[in-house]
Amino acid sequence: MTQEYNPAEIETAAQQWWHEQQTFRAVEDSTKEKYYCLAMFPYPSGQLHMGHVRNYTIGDVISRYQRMQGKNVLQPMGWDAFGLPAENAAIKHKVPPAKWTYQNIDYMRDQLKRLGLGYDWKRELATCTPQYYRWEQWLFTRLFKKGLVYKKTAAVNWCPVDETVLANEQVINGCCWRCDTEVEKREIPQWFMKITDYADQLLDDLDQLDGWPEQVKTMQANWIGRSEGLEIKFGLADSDLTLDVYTTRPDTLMGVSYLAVAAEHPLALKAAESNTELQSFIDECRKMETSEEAMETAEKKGVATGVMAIHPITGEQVPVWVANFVLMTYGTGAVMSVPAHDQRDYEFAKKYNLPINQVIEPNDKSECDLSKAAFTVKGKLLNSQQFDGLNFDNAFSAIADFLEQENKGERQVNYRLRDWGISRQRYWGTPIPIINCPDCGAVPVPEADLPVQLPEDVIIDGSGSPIKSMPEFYQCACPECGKDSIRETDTFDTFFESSWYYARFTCPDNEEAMLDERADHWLPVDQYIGGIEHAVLHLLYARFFHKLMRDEGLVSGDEPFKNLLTQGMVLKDGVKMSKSKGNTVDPQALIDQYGADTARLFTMFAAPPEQSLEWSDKAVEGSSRFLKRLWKTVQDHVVVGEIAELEIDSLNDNLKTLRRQIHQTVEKVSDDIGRRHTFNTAIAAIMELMNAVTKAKDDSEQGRAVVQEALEVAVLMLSPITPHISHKLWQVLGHDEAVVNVAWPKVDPSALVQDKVELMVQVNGKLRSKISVAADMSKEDIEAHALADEGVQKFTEGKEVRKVIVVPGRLINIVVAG
RNA sequence: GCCGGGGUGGCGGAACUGGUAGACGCGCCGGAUUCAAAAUCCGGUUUCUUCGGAAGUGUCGGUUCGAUUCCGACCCUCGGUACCA
Repeated sequence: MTQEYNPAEIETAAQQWWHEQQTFRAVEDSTKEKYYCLAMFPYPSGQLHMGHVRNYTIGDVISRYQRMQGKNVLQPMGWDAFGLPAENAAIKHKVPPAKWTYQNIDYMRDQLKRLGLGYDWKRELATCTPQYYRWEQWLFTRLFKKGLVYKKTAAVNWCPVDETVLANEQVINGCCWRCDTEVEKREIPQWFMKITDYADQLLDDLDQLDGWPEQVKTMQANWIGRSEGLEIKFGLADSDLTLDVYTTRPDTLMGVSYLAVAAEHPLALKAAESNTELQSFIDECRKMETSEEAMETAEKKGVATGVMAIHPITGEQVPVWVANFVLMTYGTGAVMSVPAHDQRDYEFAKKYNLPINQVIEPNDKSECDLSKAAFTVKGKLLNSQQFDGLNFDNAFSAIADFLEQENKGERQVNYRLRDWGISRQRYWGTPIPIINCPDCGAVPVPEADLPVQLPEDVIIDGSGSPIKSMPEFYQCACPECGKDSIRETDTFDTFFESSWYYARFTCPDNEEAMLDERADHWLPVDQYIGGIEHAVLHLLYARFFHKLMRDEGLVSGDEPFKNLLTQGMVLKDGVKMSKSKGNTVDPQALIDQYGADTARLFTMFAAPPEQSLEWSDKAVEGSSRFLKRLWKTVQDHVVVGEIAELEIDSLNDNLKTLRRQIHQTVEKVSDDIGRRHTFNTAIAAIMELMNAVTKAKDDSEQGRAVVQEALEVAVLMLSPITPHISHKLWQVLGHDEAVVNVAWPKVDPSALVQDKVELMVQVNGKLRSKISVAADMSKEDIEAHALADEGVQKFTEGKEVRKVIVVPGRLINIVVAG
């Protein structure tokens, strides 16, 4: 009687063993190649969801695979613990955010352990602890002194009823999510980091990231949005002032029919003082949401200011409008409009009856119809006086030179990227370490006084951050002059914490410094794994932070993440799993019913990691069934008795074929897991091998020896994916060494040799026959064989053979006429 | 709106460098086992078919001996859009 597969029992035993042996404790060791594998740490929302299971299983599979390659693996885990949901939960359940967060962490840590993930738990960190956030406060004060931090006003969503700042996700159709009041824009002073100072580095260093998906690099490059253009000064009629606009199309300058400025532009505000229509339009613009999406999809509207600008070349007057689609945050907050050659300007001009002046014609002299749409292709200039006939590049230079000479403009590089606004008017975050002194202004908190600790025992009622009404928090003395001062009560954007945690994992216990020499030992992260939704913001901020830390001498490389894997979402019935849709699957129930190995196997098998994963209860059962079959196959195999030594030269053809399949599988699975990260096809290949073992049915001594080899290979290659069952079955197969410490199997090239190959034969691209030929047969002989084939001749009979294409090892295509 | 993905049997997916479309799994159908069922095992399973074949990878067009793969246009869908993380 062999033992039944009992996941709960073997999983507990394996996890206990790893724990006792401290298997996943990572210690710096210069004799081994290091491998730092990191999956994006979770927000402790309460319970693990399937997205976490997928993310962390991918990381664990890669970590365990690299360990079997002989690497010294670091795989840590921690908590992105500050954030908005804790405040919402606090209001709902009347529990302080800190308490709620720490409870969630405790629960979720147990869930992660139950999944059998090989983390070095000694390195665990939570970003909401002063031990962690003190160092970003410290770095911030250093950057402040370096001039990389500044304060300016910026717009936030303001709910006038709740009297609170709303996050973009808390604004539903322009209204407050709680009280449904129309949201207003409010300008308040906030802290910014000069990420634009690093824009060129962030763009150029993308070229170093060979291990990143092209799509992510493209998204980052587009987000940074470097452009070369001209800043042009338009004079204003009856005034000494100028209006500066930025354009990437100076070649269309002679076609300008109006200028447009943002509603917040000083010129607009000035003009509105004596123009009630304009004032009410600006008021209307204030009601718009702050998100780019809302701005861009809103109906394009504008109002003339009555101010006239003077064209820098012709001296003609053009009207200045205020338009709701001009962004104050990009360029100069003002644009020149050329309706003939910009689609948005075109639609605006049609709507308000503004002139459409063609100044570009197509290079190929084709018709240019401006009655339906703008002509936006770069072409040849016309109606442009001395610039007529120039192409884009020459016109750019000529117009730039002319304006620079006249002191009416200059060449300028511009970025879509804006400086990073890091102030949040929220409680549950890292306090910004600044003291506002009435005499000295903003003064950074001295190093000796850090951390500025966030009081944790508070009540949240939805009416703003509690520390804003806690004098014991904000009352303080100026560190420079001692005068009574007010501490900053805003907190950092939570992207701040997640921008450097990967580095802190290398030395989380250092109480004297942000980072130490261990950072350079482990960094960069060899494999970073996380959701595609972080392609731009988180990954850009983390890259920025790495460069800031490098320039502070804390790390030495340019980039934090050598290889990046972006995983897709977990869906059910084609839509994202979410509480609001009520279609979540609790991973805990899955583990309880089938065990961690089945949960891991299913998530790795159902789809490749970059794609979205469709949940299926039935497919989970299939994964469970495979593990039961594997268990039974191994048990039935060993129960027969001793396994003989494998004698490769004595194998019959069937066993040679099985052995070839074993080593083909090793070759494929190694590539699938190690290079391609397509765990689904790796698992499929192992399933095929197991099917072949079942079909082999050879009880001879050598037959059982080959099956032993097949089962050992299958168990070893499954061990990163299903570590518990592999741990046990490796013992059952007769080994003392734990599978987690065994090397990855090697391909025996001699087993792969094949003397015959099957080739497909096509006639005019359609499959008509298959032929089996010697592997080393010449092209001419293959061709002759194919043409002589009966099934082929049916289709070539009486027809002229025009061409024969032979693709070695694959197919023959015979092209016939008629 | 803009930027970046995705679309292949009844379902999840495979086809890696332009070369057998549908591996592997699920489901379904048939059989074995069982008093019966569940579980398990074996076989079949893209569609149409005059059984010769023909059609087929979101739609339309192109390049090629050959296209899921490359090019152009479009449709649908998902992620991001700077205060969700």
